[in-house]
Amino acid sequence: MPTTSRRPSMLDVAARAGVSYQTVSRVLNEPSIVRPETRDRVLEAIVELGYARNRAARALKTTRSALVGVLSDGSSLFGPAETTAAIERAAREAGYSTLLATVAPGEPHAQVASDLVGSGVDGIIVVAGHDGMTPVAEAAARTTPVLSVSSGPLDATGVEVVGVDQASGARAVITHLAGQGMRRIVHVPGPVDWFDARARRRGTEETLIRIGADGECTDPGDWSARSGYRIGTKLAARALPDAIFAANDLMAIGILRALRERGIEVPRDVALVGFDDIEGATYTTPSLTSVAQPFAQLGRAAMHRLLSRLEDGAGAADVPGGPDGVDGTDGADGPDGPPTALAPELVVRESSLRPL
Amino acid sequence: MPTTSRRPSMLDVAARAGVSYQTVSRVLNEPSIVRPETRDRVLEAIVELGYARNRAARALKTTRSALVGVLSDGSSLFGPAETTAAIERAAREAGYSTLLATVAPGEPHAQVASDLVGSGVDGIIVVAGHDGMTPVAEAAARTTPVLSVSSGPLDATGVEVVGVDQASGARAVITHLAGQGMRRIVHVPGPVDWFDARARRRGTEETLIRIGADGECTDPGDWSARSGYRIGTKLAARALPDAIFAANDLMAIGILRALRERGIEVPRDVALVGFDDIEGATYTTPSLTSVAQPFAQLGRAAMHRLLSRLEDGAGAADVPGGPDGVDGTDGADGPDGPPTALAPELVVRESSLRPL
DNA sequence: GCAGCGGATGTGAACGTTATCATCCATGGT
DNA sequence: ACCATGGATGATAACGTTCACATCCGCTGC
Repeated sequence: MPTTSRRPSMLDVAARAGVSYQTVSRVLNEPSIVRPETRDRVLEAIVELGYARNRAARALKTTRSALVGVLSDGSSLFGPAETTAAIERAAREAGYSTLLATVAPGEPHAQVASDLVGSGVDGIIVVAGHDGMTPVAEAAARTTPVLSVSSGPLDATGVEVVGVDQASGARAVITHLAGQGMRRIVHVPGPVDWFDARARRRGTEETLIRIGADGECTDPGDWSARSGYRIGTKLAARALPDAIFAANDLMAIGILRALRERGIEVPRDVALVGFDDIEGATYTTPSLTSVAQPFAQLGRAAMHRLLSRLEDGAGAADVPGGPDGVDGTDGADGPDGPPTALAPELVVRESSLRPL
Repeated sequence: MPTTSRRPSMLDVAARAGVSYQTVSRVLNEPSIVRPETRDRVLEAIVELGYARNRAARALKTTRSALVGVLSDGSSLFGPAETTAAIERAAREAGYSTLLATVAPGEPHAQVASDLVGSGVDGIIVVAGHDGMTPVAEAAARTTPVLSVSSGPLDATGVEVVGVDQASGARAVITHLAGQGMRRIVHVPGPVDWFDARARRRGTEETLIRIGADGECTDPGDWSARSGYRIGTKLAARALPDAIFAANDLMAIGILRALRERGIEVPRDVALVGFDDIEGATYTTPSLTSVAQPFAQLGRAAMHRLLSRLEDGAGAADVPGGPDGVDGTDGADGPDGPPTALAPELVVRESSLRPL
């Protein structure tokens, strides 16, 4: 037994089953049109030989690689990681494999992206939504269907977007705080070049104005707990607001620490809210009010949107929005329709509850 | 101008440069043997046409896909996410692309893995090290080089392992605690079917015995903060030990919360140590002593080991260990040599410092 | 009983690349 | 002046699959 020979091909299977290689192909692609008897014989041969279709040959012939690229920044941020996992799962269920491409902070995005299209992926999902990605996504979109997971204005550039409605999450937070009579609210925004950060800030400011509360923003943080700590230290040195709304949980945790070090108690002296609802948020002291994002659902929705575009055979920059300006029904993965936006959910915990 | 024609092939480039397609191939594969003048002409044509090699055709002809698979559990745990990103980067630098395959908790691992080998990857790196992966990795290893990132006994099965020396991390923790005179130490282990969890537990128990301290283990947690909280609640109801060593930071955070709810102060009443050094650990109150793992380095090292095996052309289960039982010099990515183990680093913070 | 039909299967070509061999030309030694 | 040498390039075949078409069979229906 030639133990380490090459992998079996269709011909090997065909020979064993006593048919032609074409019949094997048919069993795999259109089982219905082959006689059950023959089909079983072929299937049997397939398992006996441990045959698996050669992806390369298939891709070469069909000009479709069954590969989708995920372009993500290398960060291990909770959201992107979760989303990526969901994308991969949805892709696999649809018969696609996921090619990963991370772009490190300093790295030239463009190079990574062009490597990706050069790999012959059928489509690309951009997971990290910040400005640096925009030109890259646009460029890629000229040759390959590109979809962005975020709340960005990428759509203005012909790149379709699936995202969580960040502004609505921010609105829920402010409404919740104001509902307890808090008026002076400080927002700690995320990096200015991130779409989600801008959307959260915008939602916050708009709501503050609408309800006539007294809002303000600090310097932007960089999503890290460290930056939250730094900003929290500054906040502690000034007159305290009623509430602090951090653009993500990690920064909120940093802020919490900084406040406590100065003897400021949450929520006794000031309310605190985060965003993302990371696992640890439930177990900080006090537990952290936050906004849960349906990352898994988001990944699935993004993948399904992309796939439906691939099925349509819509090649490259086939502007997706179309003329019908109806707003998307927030539903999970509607087969069709304009801007998909998922709804986040406010999770109220101790940190934002005014003590009796 | 037929705007959306197909992607240019070597023939198009060749035609434009006035050479044969073979010369184009040579320019790409062995630039040295083609006359500089011709080469420049070809390169020029390449950029003008925006030509990129067809990965499928290349893979078909060479029987090497330039793809490595990363088999990971779908969790967004900090370690795996970080490691995966590092693997991808190292892969890309070496001209490989990374195929992602996550396996959800309940999902049949075997199916996912066989999909992966079926995709024609040149090698596989298994990132989630728990028992469920063992048979899968073994099976995959029969056809494809497989490398495991973990501290598992997978090596006993012909699968090479690159990992962080978990036991040494545990040893550092116990030594640190004992160094402050703490004798009664409770370990909260991770899931029994995870290699890293077992290794941390083993390192803990061995060290406890060696130094003659009074150790004990609780029920195992499942890495989650919730499980830490549950176990912490039980611990708080009993006579308090001198220190608690949780198998990861998230569980430590859950424990911290449970203790505080019962009026138990860390480190005043009991010391607490975690593992992984996640970002939030610095900003809890008290800040959490932990063990930092060089995940990025780990990912790089793993990829480099795998690549060196691929270069050697060592097909499938080519038992890597070899006869020379010398212990690996912990160095980052030694080109050769037995079990690679990286050293973790103890990071002492407030939670484990005995108050004066 | 044979034309015509449709379901099942086989045959040839092509996808874009690389491996192998063949060809061409200029060079240098005798 | 000729053959050997070698560097540069071209031509041919093959990788494993799918698409389009050709073939074969047992039918129905006149």
